[in-house]
Amino acid sequence: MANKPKPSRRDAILDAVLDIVVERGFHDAPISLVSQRSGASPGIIYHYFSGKEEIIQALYERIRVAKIEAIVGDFSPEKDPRDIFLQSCRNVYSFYRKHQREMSFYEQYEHAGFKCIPVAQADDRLKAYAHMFSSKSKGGVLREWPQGVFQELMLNVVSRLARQSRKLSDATLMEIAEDLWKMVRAED
Amino acid sequence: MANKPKPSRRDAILDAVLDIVVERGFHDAPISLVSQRSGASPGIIYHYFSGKEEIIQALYERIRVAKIEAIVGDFSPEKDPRDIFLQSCRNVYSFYRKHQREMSFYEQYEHAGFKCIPVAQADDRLKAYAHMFSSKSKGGVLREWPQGVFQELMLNVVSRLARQSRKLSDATLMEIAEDLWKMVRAED
Amino acid sequence: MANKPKPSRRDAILDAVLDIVVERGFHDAPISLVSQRSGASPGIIYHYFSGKEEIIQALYERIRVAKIEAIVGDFSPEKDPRDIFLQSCRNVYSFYRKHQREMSFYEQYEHAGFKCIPVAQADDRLKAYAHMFSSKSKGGVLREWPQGVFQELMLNVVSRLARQSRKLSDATLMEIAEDLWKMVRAED
Amino acid sequence: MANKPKPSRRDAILDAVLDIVVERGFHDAPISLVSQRSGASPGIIYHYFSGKEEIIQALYERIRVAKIEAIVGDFSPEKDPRDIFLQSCRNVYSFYRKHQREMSFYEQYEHAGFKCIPVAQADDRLKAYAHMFSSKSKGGVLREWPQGVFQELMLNVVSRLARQSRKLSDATLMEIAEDLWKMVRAED
DNA sequence: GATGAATGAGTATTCATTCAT
DNA sequence: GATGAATGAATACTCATTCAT
Repeated sequence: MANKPKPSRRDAILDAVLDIVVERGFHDAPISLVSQRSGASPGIIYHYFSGKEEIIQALYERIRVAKIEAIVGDFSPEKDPRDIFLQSCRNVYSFYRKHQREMSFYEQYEHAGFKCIPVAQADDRLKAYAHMFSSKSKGGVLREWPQGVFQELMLNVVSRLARQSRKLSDATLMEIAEDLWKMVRAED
Repeated sequence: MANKPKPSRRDAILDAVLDIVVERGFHDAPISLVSQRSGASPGIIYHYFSGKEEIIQALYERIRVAKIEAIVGDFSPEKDPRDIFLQSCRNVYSFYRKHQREMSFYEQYEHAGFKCIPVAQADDRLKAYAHMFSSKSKGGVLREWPQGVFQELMLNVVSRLARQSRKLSDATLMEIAEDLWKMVRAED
Repeated sequence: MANKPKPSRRDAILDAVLDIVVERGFHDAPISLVSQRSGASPGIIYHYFSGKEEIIQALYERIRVAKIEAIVGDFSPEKDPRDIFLQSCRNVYSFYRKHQREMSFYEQYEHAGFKCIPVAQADDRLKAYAHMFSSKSKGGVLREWPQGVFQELMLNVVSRLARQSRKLSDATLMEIAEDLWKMVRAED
Repeated sequence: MANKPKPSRRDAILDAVLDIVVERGFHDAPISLVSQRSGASPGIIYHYFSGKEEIIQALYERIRVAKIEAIVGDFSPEKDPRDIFLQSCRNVYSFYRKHQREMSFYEQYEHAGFKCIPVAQADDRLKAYAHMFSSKSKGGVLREWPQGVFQELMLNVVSRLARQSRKLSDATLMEIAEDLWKMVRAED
């Protein structure tokens, strides 16, 4: 069932890239250094990947998938939207805290003008999730604001709070989450 | 009265860097291209700046100063905090909309692992502003949350909304701003 | 037994540098020319050496070792000092004659304000040699003059004679060497 | 009679070059640095000199003239050759000691493969001096060795002794000079 | 005479990528 | 699969020299 024969080699390369980009930025992340840090020769790196850009892409994908899984992994359309949102906040906050290097890479990638070849397999659960958290007129449970507004007022706020050095207690996080919820949900 | 005798050359260089970094990212922003686009020879670029890093720094500073001015430019400690906040939201939103390239650079810079040598002249108005928008126990007007939380719940939310391609109407913006205000202000 | 697996590449680079520096001086010895003349690409040059300075150093060392070997290679503390000296004169003269390019480089290096990182492994035979040719009060066979004086009056004179375009006959050389010997040896 | 209108400017430039070359070598002696150190603008440097090479040449000449003057300044064909030689040794030794920077430049120049455009005005006294210190068969007072040999055995030895950090007492210097004299003079 | 901004060809060095082994 | 020497175009940066002021 697993289609990754040797997870070590390929992943070691991606891990090295992750470390280097986080430490030094996309500029100043030479393949030679990736080779050194990963213990893989330049030749073998080009056996696994077609070029530098593909390595970056692959790492981005690896993180993106993990991130989505963390958010919508326990999503079920039957649950109460409020409970789902509060749990998502916890999930996001916790995921960012545990994967700070990954998220640093992720955000750098999204800001660095990369040609974001959208590998795009739209996950079904993700669609259902997005549908629930859309405005009432579009079938969701939220008030009449443009979709983009919700992203910023909901999980993006949480993910940015997670980037700060100070860790928030779960109590404070839930307080904030509840207030955000009151702000975005549709009045009945 | 102006202390910059020849704004053209130096600024032309910074303008070119801005365009290039926004278009292509820090990686892939060669000096040779800066030279072409700005019409300045490589030699003269190094006459004005000691190296690539200093150019980046200088541009970052130029933007940072303009941004702060846009936010706190009309700040006065006598005004009502709520009015100031609402106006700040307008200011920030409008500034980001008008300077999307600058802000794209700015955010890329802050994510790209640059050593952000903080040129640090803490502006007095900025201090007064920050003091007003701190928690009640610290002399401000906000509820008892860590300082960092306010940043994310107030102006950062607005600046991120401004980055989206869809432009919000002033009415929607003010609606959001009012709700944010209710959320963060100290209950009496 | 040999510890240099591929002498060709690295040595070809050093050979090219030698030629160029002798022809044109340290100033005006660009790497691009070294690349052309040696047939090594710029990239591979920096694979073998960390920079231009290291190339210069390496060449200096290569010559220094050969030079010392030529002088003290047949030294033995049991022989008569006078015979050793005369033979050294022959050795030095002959070595300089055969390696004029190397010696031209060597002297240029020592005059050009290089930071002469002394790779310093003091050869044992060299020490014994220096000890024999020191003043009697220091255990040697020479008269009471400062050590530096002997260097100039003995082998350095010979090496400088070797640099002249006119070649001296062995007879003349020995005549000079004998006179120098009379001059520096301790009277009994 | 003096043909140097403003000695300061031109000489300041030469002085700066001297310092820089001695400190850093011919390689690494940029005109921009000469400009800074001398207080002369790049433009004016090129008013006084046609190019970098001419500056180097001019400095070389300045030193060469001073050096010759120091050696043969008190030369008179009537004096006893031995006395002249001994005095020359003193002159050379003292001149080198007092002008170490100049001599460092001078020797670097002669080793650096410069195209030594020989400005060549053969000084008359110099000719007379050279004639006296040639082999008997050529009209001089020295033994039958090639001319070049005398250079190395006489003043060059002294100038090299002068370069050493340890200063020789006049007594030791004269001891050496007397021995050198015995070695090179023609037996009667 | 004097300045110093400006040039642009040239320099050292890097780095994604290839390929013989 | 695996290596790492090799490539060479591209990069950041320099510097002798010029010229408008």
